[in-house]
Amino acid sequence: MQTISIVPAKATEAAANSCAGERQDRQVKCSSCSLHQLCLPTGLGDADTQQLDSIIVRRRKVQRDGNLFHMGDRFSNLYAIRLGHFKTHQVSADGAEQITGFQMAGELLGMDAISADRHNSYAVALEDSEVCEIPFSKLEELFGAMPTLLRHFHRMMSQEITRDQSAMLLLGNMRAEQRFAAFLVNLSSRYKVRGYSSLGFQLRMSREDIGNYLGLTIESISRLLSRFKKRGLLKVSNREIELLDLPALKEMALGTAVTTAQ
Amino acid sequence: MQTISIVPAKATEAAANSCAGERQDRQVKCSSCSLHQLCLPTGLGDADTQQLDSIIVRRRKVQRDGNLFHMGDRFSNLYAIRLGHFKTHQVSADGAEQITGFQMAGELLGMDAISADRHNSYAVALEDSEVCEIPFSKLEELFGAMPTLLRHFHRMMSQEITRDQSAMLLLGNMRAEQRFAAFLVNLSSRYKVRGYSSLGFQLRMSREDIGNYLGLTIESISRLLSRFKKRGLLKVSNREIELLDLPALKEMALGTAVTTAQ
DNA sequence: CGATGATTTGAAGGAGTTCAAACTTAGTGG
DNA sequence: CCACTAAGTTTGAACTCCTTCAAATCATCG
Repeated sequence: MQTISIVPAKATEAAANSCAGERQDRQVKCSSCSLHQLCLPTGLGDADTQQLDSIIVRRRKVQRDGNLFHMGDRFSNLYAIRLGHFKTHQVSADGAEQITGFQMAGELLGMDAISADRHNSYAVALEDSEVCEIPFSKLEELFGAMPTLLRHFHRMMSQEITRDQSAMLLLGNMRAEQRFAAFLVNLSSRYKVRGYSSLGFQLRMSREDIGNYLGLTIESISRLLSRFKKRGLLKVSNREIELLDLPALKEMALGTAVTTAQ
Repeated sequence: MQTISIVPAKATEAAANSCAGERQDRQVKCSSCSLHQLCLPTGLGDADTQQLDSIIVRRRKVQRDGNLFHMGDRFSNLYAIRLGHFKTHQVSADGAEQITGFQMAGELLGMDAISADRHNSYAVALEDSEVCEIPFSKLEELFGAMPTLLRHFHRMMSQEITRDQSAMLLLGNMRAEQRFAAFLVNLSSRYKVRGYSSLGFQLRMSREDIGNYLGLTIESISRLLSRFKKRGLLKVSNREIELLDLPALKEMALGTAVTTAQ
């Protein structure tokens, strides 16, 4: 049932982009990257960072709606997001789709592929994006000599586990309002860490994607947005969102909010 | 809101057990353990296995309902289950509990603690159980010289990620029947891998635990059991379960089953 | 502008929950 | 050995939150 494609869907485009990518390669280094303190090189010294840099020979561009990898693809690289946003999703035997996460700059894609040597999910760009391709076997070679790198890699994998478990809590235990509030608060704090506004940002994903991720329908998401708007919790126009009462949303997400009917 | 307890709840008991554990230490080695091919030492040669063995100085017993670790506990050890079953669960700010998994022999507990240096979940024994305590810092020291060990450790972390993502698919997309079928099939295959019957086994967890894990109520689980029984899919008596039609359950879990009303 | 896809809103329906009570099991002590 | 209790499980009935279905509205782009 699962599509096995060794060659990326947009092979020609990818090839074209890889050229462009390699051109800018020399100047795009981990050491000069603004995500240094979020991404894989976190905590590394200059020498180590350079070594890591030396194995990342390709920066790939992925167009909006383009697939970075497919479920079933042979695993050989991890990808660090340099720019843009991605979603990862699984497809079950009967074709049902479940979005397992939305990823942004500095986050690592593909860690779920290590166990079976094949990707276990699809990664799709939500906008035109760029990733650093990290050949995993090369990375493994570095681990022996760079304990700091290894340690941070473990942290990132562990973080992925806790993220997924939080999503389980959300899907298993929360009501629709709480889920949506938690979703917004989560985005907010991730933008904050990256130096962007925690109150105003753009939703890179469709209502459908949000609904799928939260285990709700698109209509429910739309209704939730309207309801939150009416309560003065936020403003939305299209995909542009402004959180007017972040504290209230946080309380709601924690489930400690006093239920305000309306 | 989360309880930070440095000292385990049952400190005295744990101490008493550690003595008992250390007594049997010398004879309980990874090399002679039946879980060798499932657990951390998978793929290691004799010399490497011995080295790994040398850092595992404690085997801990955990009584039924006893906590192996608490959410908020300082992280220092991973635990490999030697014997018995565990559940891990999270507790949200408002006290809602979500079981994030049921673990059995050969599986690793505590990997979600690496990222924040504190455990992010509770691990509770579902029956009297035994674990091998793996000091993580010692394990890290081994990684440099034992690439095979490191590789398998990565596989185990990655496996945890895929497991959690499958749970997300289950919680986000499946109807109650499908969830429950998937749960049973999952248990069945895990027992099979361990050399036990894939058709008859004991549910180590309460109906309440099952419900919590699957995002359903205890009443729903009870009704599902009755319904499956009536359809001839299984037999239950108490916690003893026998799968009478595993193929049908598998189809149901995949969502490809022809819906049989009744 | 017109068409296509995405979003919003309304109304009806249903899957699973909640509440309540009966029943079963296992553990305790007389 | 049985009465008694407490905890766990099953079953029934009413309800509710969210879904489903349907239609209107809005946004985008050739």
